[in-house]
Amino acid sequence: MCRSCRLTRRWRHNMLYSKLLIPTLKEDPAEAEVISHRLMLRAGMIRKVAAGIYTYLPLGWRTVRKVAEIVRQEMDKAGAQEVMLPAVQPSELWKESGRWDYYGKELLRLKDRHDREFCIGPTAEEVITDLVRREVKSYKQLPMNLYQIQTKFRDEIRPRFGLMRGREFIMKDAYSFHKDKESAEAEYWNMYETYKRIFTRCGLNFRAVEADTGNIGGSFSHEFMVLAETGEDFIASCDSCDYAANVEKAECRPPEVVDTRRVPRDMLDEDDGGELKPIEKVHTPGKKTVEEVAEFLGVKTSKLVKTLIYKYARGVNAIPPLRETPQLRALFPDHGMGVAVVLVRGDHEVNEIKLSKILETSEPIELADEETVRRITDAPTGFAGPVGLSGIAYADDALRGMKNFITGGNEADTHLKNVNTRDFQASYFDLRNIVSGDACPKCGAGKIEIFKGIEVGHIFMLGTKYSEAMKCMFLDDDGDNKPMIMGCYGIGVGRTAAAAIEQNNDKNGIIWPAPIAPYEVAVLPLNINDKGVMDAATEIYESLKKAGVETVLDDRDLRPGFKFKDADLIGFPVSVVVGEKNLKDGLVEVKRRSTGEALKVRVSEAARKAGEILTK
RNA sequence: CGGGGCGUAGCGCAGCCUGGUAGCGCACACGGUUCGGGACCGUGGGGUCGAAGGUUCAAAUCCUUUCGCCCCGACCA
Repeated sequence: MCRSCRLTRRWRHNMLYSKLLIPTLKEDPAEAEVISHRLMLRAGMIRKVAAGIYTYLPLGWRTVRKVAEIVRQEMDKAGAQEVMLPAVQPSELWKESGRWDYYGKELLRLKDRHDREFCIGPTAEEVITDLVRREVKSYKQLPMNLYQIQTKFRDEIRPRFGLMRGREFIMKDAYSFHKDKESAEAEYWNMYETYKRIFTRCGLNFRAVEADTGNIGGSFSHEFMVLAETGEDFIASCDSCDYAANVEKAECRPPEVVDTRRVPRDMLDEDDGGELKPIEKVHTPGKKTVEEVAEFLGVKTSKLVKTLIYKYARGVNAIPPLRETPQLRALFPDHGMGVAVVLVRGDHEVNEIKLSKILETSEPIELADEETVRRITDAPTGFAGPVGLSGIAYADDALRGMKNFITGGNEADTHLKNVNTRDFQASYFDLRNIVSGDACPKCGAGKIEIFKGIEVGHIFMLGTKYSEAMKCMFLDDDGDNKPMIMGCYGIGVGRTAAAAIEQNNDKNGIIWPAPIAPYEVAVLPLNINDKGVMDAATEIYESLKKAGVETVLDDRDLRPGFKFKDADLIGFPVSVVVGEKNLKDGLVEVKRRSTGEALKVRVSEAARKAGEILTK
């Protein structure tokens, strides 16, 4: 409870609105697009210094500190120890882990006066691993979980959305070290539960979802997603079991391949009748997209199969995707590039993360340019199809359940009807994004729903990736020297504050969950020149302060409307309105920001009532 | 990096096409009237027109270069 934490007492001195730096804006700043960014600027919480780099003003910083304090308390309670690692880190450590070369431009590099290379830490696996390998030698010292709350820097290609995606940002990062897998897994789930407590305490509506491990490496991971319309991530969630995963990661359940002879005719697609029909060429002048073709032929997009040509840097162990025809050799003489023909149902999307894993490439894959498509298919883009192409295509599992579908004809203005899997060579994989309505990959019975979310936390089981690369070893009880097993656990502190706003706002401004509101209560004397009003307001303000409630007294000589607008914009969970009219009857209003509901209570009751609303 | 757009007072914008006194609203200061949902009247202060170069008698305006920022995409613990 923040009302009782030590910080509160220190913050008590200056809570007169007229003395606080809260530069609210009446108009929307031109630079801000998303709600949290706009409201944080308007409420005077943050100001931009450069692209993706912000100053936190008093209100913004108080909220950040509150989130950080909740994180700190829960991490400590979970047995982790707080440390502070350097923001500027030497290149040697990054070279040791291999990430100096791998991390790319996102790593902000700099040189000191002696021309030595450094980076500004985007994360701290290297530094922490270096610390632990020096100081921890024995299994008796393990497990150990160390964390810090620090400013990080990632030179994002395109910073945007204010604190949601800055380049400089505040992150809590924790790293755990273990003697064996069991211990590491136990800590992983310990953190999983800790994160649930943290985001619950922040008053957020969130889901923990299975996630891709990204380039940090490791074996399994969960993301903590705040549910919000403006989220950049898509979450697949089962409506009957507890399965939830990032769409990037969610596996699709392969279709049941039905034996059409045993299925009643009316269960089958109207025009396939269970029979595999012969291929038929159709003229489709200028119809390139799935939607155009489907409309032109009067069928659903799910009757089509999209043929996508991808270019990628081939991994050393990868199987050649296409037979090495002379044509291909001519196209890619360096052998470093591969081309993959990918087939998915017309209404599905290729999941490029799944695809790159299958292709065993770490470089980004991309759709081939028009020229390459033309050379592979002998046709302009929009008319590619698998039939007649040399080599083996990568086909999505969903195709195995399809019959008599439509594909491109590898010829301008031509498509093929009644294509079947017998008509081309393909290997089948799960390589599409899961969609709403799909069967749940876990329980099979439920249906998948898709939600949007904001990633505020991510936990990883790292394994020995860093400990092996950096020789972070310990002596086990069997006398063997072994690499430690690691886990790492991040929380975007600023992003959590922004996500809270995305989830809790209305047309008037922010509606803070009380635990992370910059202040808990605003006392609004509507006319500071009326002695009765001011005395009552001061009395309420003093008793709230005495009770440890973080309260602002709006002592500005402004019209009531102004004070109401500011209070709503800033989002104080509770305001106490002291006006002449009600005061004649000895009453003031206690208003809850979230619902707008206002209770008239006696002056002497106001502080208690406000506190009561806060704890509810 | 590809595509689109914007830099004019603290904020939001007009002026630019068609070159000639730099303007509006909000904010700020002062005076007055107001005072329960961003009041009104009056007065006032504040601008290297992002920067550099060029064209011109004359450039916010036309040309070139450059920097910054925003949006879409690619990318992302």
